[in-house]
Amino acid sequence: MENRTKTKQDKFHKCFGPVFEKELYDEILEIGIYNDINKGDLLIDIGDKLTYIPLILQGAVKIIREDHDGEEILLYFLERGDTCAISFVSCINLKKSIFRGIAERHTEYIMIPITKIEEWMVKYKSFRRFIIDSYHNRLIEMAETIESLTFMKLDERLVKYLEAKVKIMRSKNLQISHQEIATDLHTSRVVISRLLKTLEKLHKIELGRQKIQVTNL
DNA sequence: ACATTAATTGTGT
DNA sequence: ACACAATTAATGT
Repeated sequence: MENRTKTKQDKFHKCFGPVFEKELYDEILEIGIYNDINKGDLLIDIGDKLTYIPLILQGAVKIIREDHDGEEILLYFLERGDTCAISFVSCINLKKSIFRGIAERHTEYIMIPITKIEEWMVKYKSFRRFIIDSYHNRLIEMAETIESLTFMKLDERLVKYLEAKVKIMRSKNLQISHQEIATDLHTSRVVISRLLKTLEKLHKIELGRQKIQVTNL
């Protein structure tokens, strides 16, 4: 128990220590609720009522938008030190979530109840900064996603996806099926299989069942 | 250890 | 896009 609290503080310090001023830092540690979820678990679903905002300490979350047919599109990933910026707005005006967030791997985070959000916005400059910066980052990432969707060919998008995945997983050894990639990139599994095969022939990756080794990307 | 089944991947049309 | 073959993992007997 002692140990668990320690690591939680350590991780929080590592990710957010320089970001928040002292009093806010202490207040978050006191009020925020620590939680963790496993790979594939849902952090937030479309239509969910937002009751808290997550500060991510460890791991990664995939943010997805779903259209009317239930087709999914990958928007961006959240990493440690990030937060779901969109959730701020939804929190403040009490709207429901328009995105879905799924854990890409084991993920730890601190939940801040919405009741504190507005209070801290007024009280702490570093908190306002944090939210604006984070919002800005999400906007940039989304713009990049739109750019890729519009201008890049699928093979380029796949390479970009693999690069992002390597970065987020902090490993060149990815455990993922072709189908999952296809769903993320909004295309069919067969196409992904073929493109991956060509990448393998170019010695950029090595393929195995449920795994992809990125060697020379 | 073996057989059966399901899931994943590879390829041709 | 569809169909099917080949391979591998999972499960039961």
